[in-house]
Amino acid sequence: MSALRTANMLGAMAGQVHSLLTRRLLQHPNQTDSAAAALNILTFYDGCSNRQLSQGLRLSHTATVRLADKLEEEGLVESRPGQDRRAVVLTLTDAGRARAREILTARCQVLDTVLSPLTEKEQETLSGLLEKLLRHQIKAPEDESLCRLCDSTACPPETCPVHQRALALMPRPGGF
Amino acid sequence: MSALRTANMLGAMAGQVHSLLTRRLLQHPNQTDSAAAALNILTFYDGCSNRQLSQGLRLSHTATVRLADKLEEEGLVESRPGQDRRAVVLTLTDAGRARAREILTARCQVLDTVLSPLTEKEQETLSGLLEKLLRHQIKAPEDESLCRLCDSTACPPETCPVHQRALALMPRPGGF
DNA sequence: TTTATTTATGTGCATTACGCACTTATTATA
DNA sequence: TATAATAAGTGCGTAATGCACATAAATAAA
Repeated sequence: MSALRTANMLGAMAGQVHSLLTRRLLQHPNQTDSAAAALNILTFYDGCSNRQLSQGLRLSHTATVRLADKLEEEGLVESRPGQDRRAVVLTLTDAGRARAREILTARCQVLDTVLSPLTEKEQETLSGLLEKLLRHQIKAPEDESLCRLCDSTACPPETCPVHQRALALMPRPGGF
Repeated sequence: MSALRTANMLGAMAGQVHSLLTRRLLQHPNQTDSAAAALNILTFYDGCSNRQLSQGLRLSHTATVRLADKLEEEGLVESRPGQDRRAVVLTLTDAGRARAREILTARCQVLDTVLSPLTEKEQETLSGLLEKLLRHQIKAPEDESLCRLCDSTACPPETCPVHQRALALMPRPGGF
């Protein structure tokens, strides 16, 4: 079997999944990938600064500032000055937390539907292959931002191949 | 094993692959997904109209017009009036064909690198799973546009699960 | 043949996400 | 205290996109 054929199918599948997820997100206005990721990151990294958020999002500082502004206008995020008065402390409002939950649920639902043609056995096989592929995508701790849209309830850090590999690459604990 | 965990990993992998591919494309300026897809579509659907292209791209008519203009400015596409003088006939220039080839090669290279951690056996297994998943994504002939960035040399239509399924859904042959 | 309808293109206008270069405020360091 | 580094935020420009509309050509109907 041609490896290039498999490669092409992987690309096609990735594109299709990405497209399905984006379309689902956009059912609500202003729900971009970045906005969803920002809410999700704040879920488990509450009180972080603008710059930290920008690193997690893999987005420029500028774009992150604008994004945070917009999320604040929508009442999903609150921005307060921290003890370091240069930095800003970003926290989720209750509405923000609820919105994050909705987004994750919708995302999981879409992905689950995509997987549904596979038998349970096949899903397990795929799971193993994905673990291996994901693990090899992590070359540095900050690559963990690849999980920025994942539901850490459904895929807990203790077993997440990405998180575990990122941990292994960290000289000392802490940091995103 | 939790199905939701597999779902999350699928989403993460899709995002990562999409991100790698986009970043690779953007090494040249103005090389967006849509532009790449347009060149690729014209490779095997040469002389098509603006509207046909827009359907293949899953892009609005407006955006397609602007995109075609830009590709023409870059000397990659030529736009001539056809026998139906409402419609436009879009053809690739030699430079356009060469550019399309470059893009496909780069894409395949990225995807192949992603797959490289897997053994040959594992790649075959993944191939089978992808075939099944892709087949189930096709509910109507026009869904074949999911392949708009695929290299039909590496994944020939005769064995492409997407194309075959799309064919099976077509009442009669012809059309994209 | 003339008129109405459909189909295709193209334009004006607006929106959205984004990044670069820069300024300002605060903290850390020499 | 003077200088560096760090964080936030602003002005400006760019690029992709869509909506509403105008125009031209082909087709169907009267």
